[in-house]
Amino acid sequence: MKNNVTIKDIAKESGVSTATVSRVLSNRGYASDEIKENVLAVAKRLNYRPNGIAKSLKMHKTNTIGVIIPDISNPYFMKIAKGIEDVVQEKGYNLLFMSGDENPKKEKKLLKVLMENRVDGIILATSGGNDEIIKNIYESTPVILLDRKLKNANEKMDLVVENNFEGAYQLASYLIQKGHDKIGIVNGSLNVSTGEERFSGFKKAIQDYSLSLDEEFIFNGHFTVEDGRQAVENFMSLKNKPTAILSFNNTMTVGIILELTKRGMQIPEDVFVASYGETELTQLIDPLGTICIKQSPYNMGIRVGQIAMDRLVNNLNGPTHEVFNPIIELPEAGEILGE
Amino acid sequence: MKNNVTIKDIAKESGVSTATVSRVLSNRGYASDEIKENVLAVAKRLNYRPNGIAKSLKMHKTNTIGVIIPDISNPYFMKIAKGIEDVVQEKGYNLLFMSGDENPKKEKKLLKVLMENRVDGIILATSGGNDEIIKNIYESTPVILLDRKLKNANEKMDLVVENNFEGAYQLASYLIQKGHDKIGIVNGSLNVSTGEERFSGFKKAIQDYSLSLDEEFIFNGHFTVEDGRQAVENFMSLKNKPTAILSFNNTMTVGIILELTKRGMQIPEDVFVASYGETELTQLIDPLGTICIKQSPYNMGIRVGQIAMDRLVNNLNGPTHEVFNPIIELPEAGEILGE
DNA sequence: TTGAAAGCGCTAACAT
DNA sequence: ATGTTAGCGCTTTCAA
Repeated sequence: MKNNVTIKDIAKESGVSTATVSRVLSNRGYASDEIKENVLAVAKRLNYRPNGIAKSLKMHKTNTIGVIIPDISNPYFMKIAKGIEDVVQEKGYNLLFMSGDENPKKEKKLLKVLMENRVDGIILATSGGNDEIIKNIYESTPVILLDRKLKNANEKMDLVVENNFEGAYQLASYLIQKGHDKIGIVNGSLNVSTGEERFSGFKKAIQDYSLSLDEEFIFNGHFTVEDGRQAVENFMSLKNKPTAILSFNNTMTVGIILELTKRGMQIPEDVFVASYGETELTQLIDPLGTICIKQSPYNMGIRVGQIAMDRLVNNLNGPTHEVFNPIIELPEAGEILGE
Repeated sequence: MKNNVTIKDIAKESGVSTATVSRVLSNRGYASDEIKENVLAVAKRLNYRPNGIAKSLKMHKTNTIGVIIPDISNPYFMKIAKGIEDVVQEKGYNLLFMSGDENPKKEKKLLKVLMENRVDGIILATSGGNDEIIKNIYESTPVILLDRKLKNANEKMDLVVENNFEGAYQLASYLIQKGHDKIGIVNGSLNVSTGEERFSGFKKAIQDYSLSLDEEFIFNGHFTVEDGRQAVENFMSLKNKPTAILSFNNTMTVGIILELTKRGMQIPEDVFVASYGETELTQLIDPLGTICIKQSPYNMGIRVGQIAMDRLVNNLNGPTHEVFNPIIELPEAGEILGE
């Protein structure tokens, strides 16, 4: 079944050595025009397909970049992925994609697989808990941290993240200034930097406005739609219900909005919704009913891809630390941003 | 920088041959317990990482499956991807993911890359136009067609698709029975089987109901959000506006709903919306205002993964042709389904 | 300008 | 139970 024409076959067929064939096919080194032409013709006739595996082994280079994303079905991450692919592909690199599933154990396994496959670099949006392994990998392979930092930052590692603290702070400030003092918080994983920093931004805001943290109004999820639903269920079962819900990622926001709607609740009459991260749903709701942080995943992906190319093809040294500022669009512009 | 400990190093360090090391590490063949233990210890101490490239070259097997998806940021396809990964990963296979971008030329390049990387199999949701190349590849490598058929079906190829014709027929019938005779159609790419079959299902329906096809009400897009927006723009500029819009994929539906809303139009008061494929938006709109075909991408992915494993590890021969029946949920159940 | 040959890291006959 | 060795398909040094 397998079609295994090798340069050896071409060499035999065209009466030259494998060295010459290799030179012709990879277009480097000398070869007379006559031989060139002939070798190319034979290769085509034999339907030759270069063996990238053999090449990789010889060259110690796979032209592959491993990408680990915590949730492969979250459009946010896939837009990042698209950005990465768009720049990297142009330079002849392929992406070996994997889903960490917000699961440190799985991520650990995936990192191992990537290393065994000798990827030239790794782009990682970590699910947490693998800091030591990652630092170890970094000793031998370029690693670009994406969206999420390590617990104890390794300053030498490349990093492309958002200013989560600031974004969350602004969202919270807006709600507070609008008079909300009972805000239901829907946290993502707190052991992941984005989750932790957003929560911190919120806490700083209530502190600055001299409000207190009410445990009843804190729901800890891990970035899933289902978490959003449960948070609503939770908040709505309280005698003392929040007047606003602040969600710390897009997928949880989807769950929140769908669950509120399912229960026949009006946004914002019954409850105001604020979200770190957009969803199509927020675009549909009356702009006075929600507020959200707009992210730029595609541009982040582009930047990550560029950094990868800096390390892998341009031999630039780095590290590059890129922080994207979240954009908050307010119903009444200008009123809040002064901070 | 690179850490290149090989079995040769381990062999030297532990005073045995590379063959023995290989036997111990891959856990096949004989080796005394004492040697086993020692080799393992040395491997760990030296921080040995197996070289999958060398192994692949030797074994003619990469344990990698290439996956080409037309739109990596469409949740529909990524849910399929998740399904595939979930079954395949368990058997030790990795996915080399690529985005065809609804672009036959790009797809052609990607197929070449996959072949050069000697993937063990290919899962392909084609963007069209590469039938000959695909059939050629199929001579040497298992190919599973996903979601989209080739123009001239190769009956021997594995296939996992939906019954697009039937789904579209039902959607159209519903609209017609509800009294709509001015239906704006938003087509996806007609050179892709899903796009073509859905349009055919619609045409059959209007034929069965003795309606005629009005060119004004046909918008031909290619499965993007922007197409949905433009279709609305288009239809709403007509003196004679459609009373219903029928969209033939989820992303275009998003564009349609967002654009209608942006224009302040009410669904369904001003226009009824029907969609092949769900979006979060349709879940939010009053169930009487929209109707849609529910798909089961995750399950399709699971099935595709299973078929891949049948070919790659279970040595089963196939072909398997799996057709998923779309589920249509009607506001008033039972009224229409009789066909 | 071309060819011979070594070697990338691994596995698997085959021999011992 | 263990070792020797050839070879997977390619690139590249070195010699001719």
